[in-house]
Formats: sequence, C-alpha cells, structure tokens
Amino acid sequence: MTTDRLSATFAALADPTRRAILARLALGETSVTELAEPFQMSLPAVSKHLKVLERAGLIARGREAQWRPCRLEAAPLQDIAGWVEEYRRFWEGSFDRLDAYLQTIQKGEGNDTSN
Amino acid sequence: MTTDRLSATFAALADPTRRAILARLALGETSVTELAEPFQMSLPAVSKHLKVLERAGLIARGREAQWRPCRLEAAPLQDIAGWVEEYRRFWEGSFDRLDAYLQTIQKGEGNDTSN
DNA sequence: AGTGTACTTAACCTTTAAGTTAATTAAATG
DNA sequence: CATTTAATTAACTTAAAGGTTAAGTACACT
Repeated sequence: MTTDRLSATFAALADPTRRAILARLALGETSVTELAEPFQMSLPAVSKHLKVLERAGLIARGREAQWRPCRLEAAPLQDIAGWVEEYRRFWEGSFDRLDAYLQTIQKGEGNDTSN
Repeated sequence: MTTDRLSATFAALADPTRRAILARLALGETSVTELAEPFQMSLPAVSKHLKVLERAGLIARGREAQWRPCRLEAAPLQDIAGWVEEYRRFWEGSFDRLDAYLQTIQKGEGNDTSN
C-alpha cells in the first residue's frame, strides 16, 4: 500500500472495527477503553486500530489525566466524499451520453487514453 | 479483513493502481492490455487487481473474442457515497450542536453506546 | 494444424496487517 | 510510596496483499 492520503484513508476504512469506532466517535469524543468495550478483541488490538485511524488523519487524540480521548476528524472523510462524487455521473443521467461519446473517441483514434 | 461488501469496496479502493483503473474505465469499457498499459507492473499483476475490483463488484467483465472487456459498475461506489454522507454533518453546521448534545447524554448515563 | 495474441493460473517471495500475551509507561489515589 | 487504572510498546504468530516469472488456456488467423 502506498502512503498517499487517499490510499491510507480507504485502507483505514476497509476494516469494520475501525468503521465502528468512527461511528462511535460520531457520538462524541471518548476514551480508548470505552471505544474498546463493544469489541471482543484485546485492548492492544484496539490501540493498533486507533493508530491506523490516527495515521490516516481520521482521528485526533488528546490527553486528559491518564485518558487519551479520541475525536473524529472530518478532513479525510471529505476527501473520500470528493473522490466518490467524481463518479456520480455514472449512476446518474449523464453516464450514457459520456460513455457513448468516449467510446467513439477510443475507437476513432489510437489507445492514447493512458491514466 | 472481513468480507462484507463495504469492507471489500474500501479495500479495493485503497490501492492507487486500482483507482487509476477505475478512472480509466470511467472513460469507457476497455481491454485488460489497454488497462495495463500505463503501469510499470506485469500483466498478471494487473489481472490480480482486476480480480479484486471484480470481487468487490466495482467492475464487470465481458467476453469478445480473445478480449475480456471491463466496465465500471456503480453500485459499490454508491454504497461508499451513502456511507460517507452519514458523516457530512461533521463538516457542516450541525456538528457542534450534535456533538454538544451527545456529550451530555454520554456523561449523564453509562457507556451503553455500543456499536 | 500451427502460430500469434490476450489473458489467467500456478508457484513463489517479501512485506504488511491484524491479532495475541506479557511487559512498560504514566498518572491518580489510598 | 505502593497500588490501581489507562493505555502503549514489544515480541511474536498467522494470514493476506502485492509483486514476480513461467506455464497454461482460449480464441483468431493463415
């Protein structure tokens, strides 16, 4: 996995435990122990998941006595939203027109449509 | 990685090569060889990426003589769009209100906010 | 039937991911 | 100052991801 931001974000979101953690954090900042509570895995495992989320910029962590409260960070989610919006035309009307148009281009000239 | 659909989709999208393939397919259906052309990796490597995309439902493959044309499938992308939309309130106005409200709930009662 | 083209499968290697238990750090509290 | 609570780090295991080369399959063409 390359470490560009989009890749890191998608990779972080590919795990259901991590998505559940984000969903919990959507309800507000909380501690690691409380985040771990719903899961059957060990605390170190959750700690690792949090590190993945942090490296992807999806959460930020504070310090409050012996607790390390986590909170959701929106920026990478905005990136995802922006990325996927680019594909919206595919499930909306403009798809067919665009597709038909570019099919022509493709077959008309060479395969110069790299990247 | 669990094989629920969202996880498979996010995992598939976590690779920049695969995202580039999808971007190319947004320009229209094309062959494996043409898809592979922009990349420095071997054809089998691309073939594997296509299999990942196919298993995630992000592409479908046809048969035309010795070619196996690939085309983009929108459904899993719609799932992603739907998922991320749930978090939109975080980077829009309602965040602060929601956050404040749920902070109160949390501290008021126990940690019954599992999952 | 034999050859070229398009692609996949097989076998393998190396790196990373996700989990474990045990040990460690850090702060609060008796 | 010893103990409890909160969380991380270390060391390790297993499995999966992503790449390679070499071999195999499928169809088209002469």
